[in-house]
Amino acid sequence: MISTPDVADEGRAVELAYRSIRSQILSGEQAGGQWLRESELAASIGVSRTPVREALRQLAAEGLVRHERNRGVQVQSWTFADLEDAYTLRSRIEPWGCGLAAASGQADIAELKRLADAMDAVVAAPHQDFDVLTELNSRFHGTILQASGNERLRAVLASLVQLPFVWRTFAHYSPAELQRSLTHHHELVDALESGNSAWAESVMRAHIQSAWTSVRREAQATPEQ
Amino acid sequence: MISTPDVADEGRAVELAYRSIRSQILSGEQAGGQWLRESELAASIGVSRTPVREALRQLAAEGLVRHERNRGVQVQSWTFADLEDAYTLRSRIEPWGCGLAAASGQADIAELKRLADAMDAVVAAPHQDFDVLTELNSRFHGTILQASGNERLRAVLASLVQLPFVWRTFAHYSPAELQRSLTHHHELVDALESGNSAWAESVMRAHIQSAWTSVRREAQATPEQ
DNA sequence: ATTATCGCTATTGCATACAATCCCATAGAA
DNA sequence: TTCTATGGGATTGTATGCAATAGCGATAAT
Repeated sequence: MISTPDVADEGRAVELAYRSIRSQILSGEQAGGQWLRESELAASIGVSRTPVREALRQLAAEGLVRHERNRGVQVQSWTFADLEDAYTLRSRIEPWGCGLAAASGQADIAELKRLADAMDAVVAAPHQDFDVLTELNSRFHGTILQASGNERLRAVLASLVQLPFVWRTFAHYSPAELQRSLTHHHELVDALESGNSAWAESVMRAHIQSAWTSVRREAQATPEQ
Repeated sequence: MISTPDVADEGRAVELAYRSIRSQILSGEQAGGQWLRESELAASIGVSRTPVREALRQLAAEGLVRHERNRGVQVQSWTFADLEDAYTLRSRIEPWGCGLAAASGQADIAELKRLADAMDAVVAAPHQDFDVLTELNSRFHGTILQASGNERLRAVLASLVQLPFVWRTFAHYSPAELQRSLTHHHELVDALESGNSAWAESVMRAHIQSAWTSVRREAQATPEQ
């Protein structure tokens, strides 16, 4: 997973621990339900337990792990219902936010084009790296929402999109589904550039519904996890 | 503020610190922009700095405080735009969630009635306690969303409603506005009990729009904070 | 064989000590 | 006066040590 250069190296040890653990969870290296021992993590990351504990508490607040008093933390395991909740909520607000972004005219079109092209390149590569693809996709959506002018909306959606990450969404897409997703991205850029909010909203709605249809099929096949 | 008996006394020191600091922020005791020193907090709460740090990291993840490397944390200060963002987003999804709750028939009608009556009592009391009123209101909305069946939605809205808390919303309501808000609550209970989702959704939309109109007037009068 | 009790071990929770960093004030030079 | 360098104090960041607790296995009694 590409390291998000949010705040550079804000806090050496804590940030290191946070990124490391989060990455392990999102990459599926640590499966849902797995218990995370502070000592193990501390040793493997190369810091003491203190920063690890702080990182874990942050991850707990973000919903990636569960905290149990005097027992430790375990990786949150997601059910089909959780996934459905997230997609339902997303489809309620992300198209709207996309429409706002189009109306605002504040969208960073160049950046969006760059990200869409980069995703094309990843998919076209002989060895498709789904972690990179997922990260690029997340940035693409984040960039759009940033232009909506509603920071709160952007933050909420950022937390919603990280859930499907755990399911390694893209890895289950068929080639046709992957292609359709990429095409949607380019159409989104065009819609945003045109400033037609109804268009932008519609495309985003289609994009999410299409994604949910693909994810749902796979998630139902893999009952609980 | 009424202590939320979520997980009982999950973690003596950390939980104590978390509740204490959070309460101080929501009650306005610590104004926005104020720097929070770990040592001070630790001393006043009666624990060491370690649990205080963990509590602060959790509060940072929840957006109540800002963390700055090697400088400490300061209470997040909210602008009018933040408030507007939150209300806009709320009005997008809470009415929908309320409709879902009505359709589900899972709403705890008795509890909602109890909460609505309790709010009536608080307002009728000679010395209106807005902290208690705010807490009851939060529980009322939370109880409705719980019945929506979308846990994610409930969590998102819970974080959205805590922002206006900082602005001590109810304290600025006129008697008429306060009365209207209470009336809405009872109508919401009736709508939910009837199972008429369109009704429930409409009332909730009116409830939020009405609240925003009141809050906006006051927030605009108090420019930034 | 089953169950209950007790103690051991692994692990978390908390406190304290020390290191690293930033700031601010102060002094000196241009 | 103003700008810069430097040093001291305050504050955060990290590590470590000890206390508390829960889980688990062994042992014994029924």
